[in-house]
Amino acid sequence: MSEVETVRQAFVQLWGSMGPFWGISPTTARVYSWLLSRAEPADADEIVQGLEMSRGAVSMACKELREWHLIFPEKAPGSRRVTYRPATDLEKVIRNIVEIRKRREWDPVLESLREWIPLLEADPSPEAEVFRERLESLESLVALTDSMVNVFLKGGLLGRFGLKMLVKAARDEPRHETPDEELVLQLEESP
Amino acid sequence: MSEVETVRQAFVQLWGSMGPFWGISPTTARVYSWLLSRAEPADADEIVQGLEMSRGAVSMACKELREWHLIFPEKAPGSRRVTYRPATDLEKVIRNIVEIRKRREWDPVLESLREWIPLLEADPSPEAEVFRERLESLESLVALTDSMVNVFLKGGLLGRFGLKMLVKAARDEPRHETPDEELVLQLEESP
DNA sequence: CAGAAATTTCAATACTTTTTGAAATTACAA
DNA sequence: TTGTAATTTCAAAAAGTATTGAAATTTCTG
Repeated sequence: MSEVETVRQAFVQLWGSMGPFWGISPTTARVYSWLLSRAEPADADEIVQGLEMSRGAVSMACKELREWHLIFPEKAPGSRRVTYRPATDLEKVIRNIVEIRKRREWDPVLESLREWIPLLEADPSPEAEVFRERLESLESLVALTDSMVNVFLKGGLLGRFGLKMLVKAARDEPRHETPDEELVLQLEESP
Repeated sequence: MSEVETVRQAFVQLWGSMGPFWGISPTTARVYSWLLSRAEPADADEIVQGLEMSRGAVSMACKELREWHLIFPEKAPGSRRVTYRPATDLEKVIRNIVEIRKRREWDPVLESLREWIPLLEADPSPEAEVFRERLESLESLVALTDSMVNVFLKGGLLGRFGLKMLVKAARDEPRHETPDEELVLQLEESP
């Protein structure tokens, strides 16, 4: 077997097993990584052959990948065949996944925590007090993480400016000690 | 039902469903969040009662939680009963989870990518070249993320200094333009 | 050390998720 | 519009995970 084929197999296997980490099924992740490993876009039949999976599974996987904007369908004119080209701007891909998952999974968590805390404040038992304190520290932590993710999503950290944006935001900061909350806010609101 | 009980149920339910996100089974996550919601440590029987699950499941969940250092067993002297106290320093808890998962799941990815790239360099086909280029950009991306996670793990971002550490690292930077790689290195190596 | 309380283990079972493949639908060249 | 290639859907089957509970083991009091 050629080197490419050997590496392709290992790569597809590895990213397939990491799919669940990204909230993507192993099969879907395998289809994407297989497409990434090919120089040219491929149609569904080629994927069926290359990965030895059923027509239906490929269709499902491609549907999901289209929704995540991880692949783009292309129609060759004069034919009904659709080929798929994988997104290769991996930074954008990751930012996309993070954004969607944050909205779907984390935003509701923050909402819930903020609803629950006042409910517990209304309960005078010591049990409720301890619980409320813990929810409060959880809330701060999630909120801080949320801010950092927002910075990342607005094109920071890994974005157009790489780490430089963060460096600049920090440099522009006045020298006096700044409470974390303010800083986070400022980072979120910088251009 | 009391407010505490209402919120407890919702909380346990929510964190149970988020368990998989953290690489923890829903049951295990439910046990931890249930313990977090109680002012006092609880023994296995109380957990069985509170969460309506089997003795065995509770034992498994507690074992896993002990391994993650998310709960600490305590022995009341003069009795063989073990009670579990949940870790409440949630920052430490999260850093712990991130560290273990990074080591287990991401470090091998970086290793694999670095093994594969030279193999593809040896293959002269254009197919191999495109594939290698993509693996290379993937490698840079994973490496950069890895550096940022390392900063976080060394007590940065959410650590003792909050965001201030990062701000300081950035301020101490000379004014000339710095390539990202250098900056990352410097961040990783600061005290 | 004996006995019993407590915990852990693990094979069997229940449940959930993924995958298949054939039928239904869609898209389009002729 | 028609015929057909291509895709999608979805009920059923397979695979994979989680849960149970009774037996085995551990732990430690008396």
